[in-house]
Amino acid sequence: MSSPATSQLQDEIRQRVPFSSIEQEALLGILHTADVIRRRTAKVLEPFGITPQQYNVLRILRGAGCAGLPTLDIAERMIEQAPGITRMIDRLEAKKLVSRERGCDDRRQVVCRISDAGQELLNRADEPLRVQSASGVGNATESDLAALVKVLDSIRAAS
Amino acid sequence: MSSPATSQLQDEIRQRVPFSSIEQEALLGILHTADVIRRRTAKVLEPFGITPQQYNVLRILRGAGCAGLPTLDIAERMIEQAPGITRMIDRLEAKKLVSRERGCDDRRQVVCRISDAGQELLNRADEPLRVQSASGVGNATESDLAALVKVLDSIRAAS
DNA sequence: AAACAATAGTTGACCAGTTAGCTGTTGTCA
DNA sequence: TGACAACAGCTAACTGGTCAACTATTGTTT
Repeated sequence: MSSPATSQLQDEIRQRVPFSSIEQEALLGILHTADVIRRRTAKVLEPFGITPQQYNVLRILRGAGCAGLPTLDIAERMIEQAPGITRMIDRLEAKKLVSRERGCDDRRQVVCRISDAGQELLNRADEPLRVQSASGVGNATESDLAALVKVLDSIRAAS
Repeated sequence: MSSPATSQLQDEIRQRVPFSSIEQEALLGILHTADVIRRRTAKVLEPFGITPQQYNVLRILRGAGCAGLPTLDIAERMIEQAPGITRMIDRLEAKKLVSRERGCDDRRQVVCRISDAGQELLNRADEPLRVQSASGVGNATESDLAALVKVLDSIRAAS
């Protein structure tokens, strides 16, 4: 227990509106909400033994089909940098969910492909994720969400 | 080299992975936008030699004043777990921006305080951050942002 | 052909989030 | 008083994002 003086001060801080503007409130709200969404998604995927980022990679590779996709093409489709992709695919390969092989036409490339096990895992995970995202928007209406998406686009397009 | 404009990235994702619902589009939009905001904030803080999370800790400690704050109380005010806080304060202490001492009334606690150097750094960083967040919401109006905040609250409150 | 730049990917090092498990301290209760 | 649960904080180990530097291959230029 802290001294009474500091606990009162702490309560003031806890209750004090930490936003100096509606802009800051909106931006911090986005960060906070993104954390909540990430945690929920991780929880849904946990029984499958993969993380949200690993799920994203698998989904991208499923979209690429049996032709596979070079490593950096995967990074392009995510918000991520190349080094992170390399190591994420290291882990997916260790779990036998993807395979890699040096490209034959351009020997600099490393073509990644989803494995049968990866396909199957993905198919099992799709439905729980869809259900979760459907219930995860609270009581927001469709037009609420459409407006949300529009404002988010505007924020991403800003300087 | 393709331009890294965020709206293009969104377009790309939209093409490869069609959204199965407006709900998923909204949730993914929040995640993408949060990443963009995080990156922008990191860039503003980079000249000051601290990360956004470290800035958050310093701001919390500034709010606590000279009384300081126990380690876990800081974690409570962030979205974070205790171990992360411990190491973050390790780094802030190494930079001489905060100080720590074992509590004298409850010897389990470790009270953290912002240093003068930390105060000064914070004061210098406040204005650039405020400017950035003001310009970082694009052309969204105040009522747009108010609606955004409301929908975000609803999403966080959802299951 | 030799030199050069560009490209694809990897590695190392750092910061950060998460979980599990640990030490030391405090309060409680038999 | 001694046993014990609860608490504050820490370490270890894993996943992950970021930057810088590196190797190997390819294309270009002279």
